[in-house]
Formats: sequence, structure tokens, C-alpha cells
Amino acid sequence: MWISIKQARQPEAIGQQAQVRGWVRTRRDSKGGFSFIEVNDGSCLGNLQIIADGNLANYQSEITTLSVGSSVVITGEIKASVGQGQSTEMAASEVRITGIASATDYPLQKKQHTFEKLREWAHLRPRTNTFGAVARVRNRLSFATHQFFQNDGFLYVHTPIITASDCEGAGQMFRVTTLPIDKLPMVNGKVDMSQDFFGKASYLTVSGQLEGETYATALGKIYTFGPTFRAENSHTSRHLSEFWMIEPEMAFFELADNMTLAERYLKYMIHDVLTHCAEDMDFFEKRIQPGVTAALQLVLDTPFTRLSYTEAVEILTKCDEKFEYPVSWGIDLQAEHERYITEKHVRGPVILYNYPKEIKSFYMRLNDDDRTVAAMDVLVPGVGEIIGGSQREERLDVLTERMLASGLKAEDYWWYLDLRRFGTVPHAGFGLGLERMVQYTTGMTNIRDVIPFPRAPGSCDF
RNA sequence: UCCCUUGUAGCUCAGUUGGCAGAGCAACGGACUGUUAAUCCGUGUGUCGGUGGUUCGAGCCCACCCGGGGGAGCCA
Repeated sequence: MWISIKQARQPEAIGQQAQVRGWVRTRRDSKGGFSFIEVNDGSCLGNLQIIADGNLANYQSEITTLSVGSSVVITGEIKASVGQGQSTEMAASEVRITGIASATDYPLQKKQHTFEKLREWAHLRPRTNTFGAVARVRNRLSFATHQFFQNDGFLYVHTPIITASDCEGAGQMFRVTTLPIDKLPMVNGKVDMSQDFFGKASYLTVSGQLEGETYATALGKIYTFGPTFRAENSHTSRHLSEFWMIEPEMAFFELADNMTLAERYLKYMIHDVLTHCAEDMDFFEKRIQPGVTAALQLVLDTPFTRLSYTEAVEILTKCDEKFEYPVSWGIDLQAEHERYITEKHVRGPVILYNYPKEIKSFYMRLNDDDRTVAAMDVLVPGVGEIIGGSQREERLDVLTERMLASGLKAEDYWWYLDLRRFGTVPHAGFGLGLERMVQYTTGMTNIRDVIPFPRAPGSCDF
């Protein structure tokens, strides 16, 4: 019976005749004329130790040539392990080689490689401990996302990847076109976009929020979960050109409800990963970021600190920290300021809310003070902003006015304004960057190492 | 886009004042009665990121270009 290595490593498997299939991580030849082969199949972090006896028919001809990365199908009996380091092992009765990985050509060696080097081998890096563990945690976070929202009565809505709104205010967009780039149709010195595929300019989405609002204002509570694209020329360890975003949007929710949901959602994901990815989290704790599990556990046990922008500015102006950028009411908080708040002042997740209207988007609800909007950011140590959201402006006149002040044309958003024109309701939502959540839970410092095939300025390989 | 930093063997790196290109690991060959990144002995390894320049002579100095990393801005 073919079983996973995860199953084969359980003590309950002892005594069982079984077959495992996977890839060789290492082979050690013993003085006794037999070999230890460690096999991994991705089902868990740990390997299964195979004892390949010298009297197996293909021992000399094949087994002693088995190199790192080779694929094997192995049949035998699961036994309690004599040695330290594992509770079970398999005494092989047959070792069948599916494919050899030439030791002289296979890039991955039986040692640690730098993450920078592994990025050049993005097609092979999932075969390493770290990237296998990242993949499993990322999978679990995705699964937990669906579970959390589905259990809470949310509807999963698929918003478009291609959009024609060219000014959603969330950064530079990638253009989508079928026009011949070397022979553009010109009219009066300008490109005639009416000849393009959709009869107008189109782009890759930077957010599904506006479309999400249309469904929230019909179906109540919805969420989107899909790829998002930003053509920003940013070179940092926290930005990607293509990333995955989860955006819940809730009718009849106000800012406080939005914050409560964000906190429950983050805690749900953390609890789920700590529960179901214990072995992988143990690896991140030992090899990637000591203290990460205790920090996550603390998040579960502590209510999120909520600070208004005004309170945050007060804390920053009164503290002894020397900042490169001076703090005063009205400025957009710099990375150093956010880092101080979340890493030194609060030492955990913090929700900042009610930002000055001048530094936030047009769709965020204007507060009664006329100076701030009902925006919120969730900041976490190490990563910074992991969630950005707001209560949306539901009053037609206020929204229209704020659009004009932002230099946007109301007619471009006729359908968005219709939501306020017909049966408007208070509503709110937020966006969570999946990769930043993976970074936060694993302690991986570079965002390019928590997505299988990272896209960043000047980098679109594989 | 800006600032800093870096590019030398398959990998990680050293390379002095400009004077014959180095080490560890991996690989390969051998030894070894249960190993855990096994150990021990032996062997081989180069477009010094690219182009141009200075020089008797450049891995090293100069100019430009390309790639990697860190930070800023922008954001998730």
C-alpha cells in the first residue's frame, strides 16, 4: 500500500508493509555494507529513513549510486528506529529508481544554500526543507482563510483580473493590450485605444475592492481572494509586482466592526497554522526566526491594541526615539514610525485608525471632525502593514465631493456611485496581503521567498 | 526612482602595494559493522559579471553597462 511519508513517520505505522514514493534527500553508506537513504515526498518536513540492505539485488549497481534529488519508489516494512532522530524507519525489500538526478549536474547540494541562490533555482527550491515548509504554511493560510469566511457566512466572489478603471488610486497598473507594440494605431498623435481588444484601455487589477463593494451591497458579506498586480518600481523585501490579496467587504459594518473582524481573522489563521503546521513551525522557530512561535502565541492571547492616528502621533512626538523624519499631525507615518509603534511601543499587532483625510483614498468615510477618515491599518512587528482597510463613504454627496477633490471624474465611477444612489448602506472592508501574512507567520524576511515564483521589477523568470 | 553594498571554482568565500588564481564544502576514487549536514585518506575544478580604458603587466585602478542584497519612497 502506497502511504505518505507523513503517515510512515507515525509510530502507529510500525509493523506495516508499505510503499513510499519520493525524492532522495541524502544517502549514507554504512560500514556494515548497507545504506541509509532519507526520502522526502513533501507530505511533511521530515524524511523517512530507509534501510537498504546490501543483499538487495540492485544494491551495488543502483542503490549505492543514488544521489540527492533522485526519485524512488520503495517497498518494505515500517519498523521502530534503532537510531536517534526518528521514531520509525523502513526496512526496504525493494528500492526502485524512477529517475536519477546526476550528482555532478544537480544544483541542490546536501547542505544549506542561500535564499538568493535558491531564487535562481525557483523550479527546484520547493525540494528544500525551507521552501517545502513555506509552501505548506502558505497552503494552510489559504485554506484557513476560506474556512474562516465560509464559517462566518461570507460569500466568495470572483472579481475580475482585467479591469478598465485606470485610476483606482492604488498605484501604477500593468497595461493589458493586443495592439502591436511596434505599429500602434495613431490618431492625432495619440494611440487610438478604440482599436484595442476591449475598445478601450485595459489593465491588470490593483484591487478587487470596488467590484467587491457591488456584491457586498447586495449579498451582505463577501470576500475576494486572488492575484493582484502593481507596476510600482519598488525594490524592497515586502513588495511584489504580483501578489495574492484577500479582501472582505461587509454591508452594515462600521469601522469598529471592521477592526474586530480583522483581529478575529488574523487570530484564526495563526491558531490554525500553529495547530496544523506544528512541525513546520518548529522548523521556522529553530532555523529561520527563533521566538516566532512564542510571538504568534502571544498574539493569540492578547487583544490587539487600537490607537487612533492622533494618539499614535502623540506617542511618537513624546518618545525619546530619534527619527529621520520628524513627526507632526498630518504627515503620513513613515516606516520607522510604524516600526517604533508596533515593535517597541506595543510589541505586537496594533490597529491604527482615523487617519487625516488628505493622506488617504477618496472612498474612505469622512469622520464627523471633517479632518479624518475611517481608515485602519493593522501593523505587525517585522513586516509592517499587513492589512489596510476602511469604512467606505456611503453618502453620495460626500463621496462625489471627495472624488472631485482627488482629481477623479465622477462619470468614470458611475456604477460605483450608483451603489450610493440606490439603497446605500454603511459598509466596510479591508485587504490582507497573503505573502505578508506568510512572512509574518514563518519569519521569512524576504517576500520573494514566500511565493513560488516571485515577480518583481526586472525579474520575471520561470 | 534615490542611497548604501556586492559580483572570483558547482556552492560559500579569501585574494596584501597592480606581479604565476586560493581555501572550505560539494563532486569523483578509496577506507570504514547503525548512520543523522556521518567520518577518514586521496583527486580535479576558473569567460575573476560584461564592454572599453590606463599600464611592460589588471581579479585589484578608471568609465559605462548588467545582475544580486540591504534601506528609503509607494503600498498589501
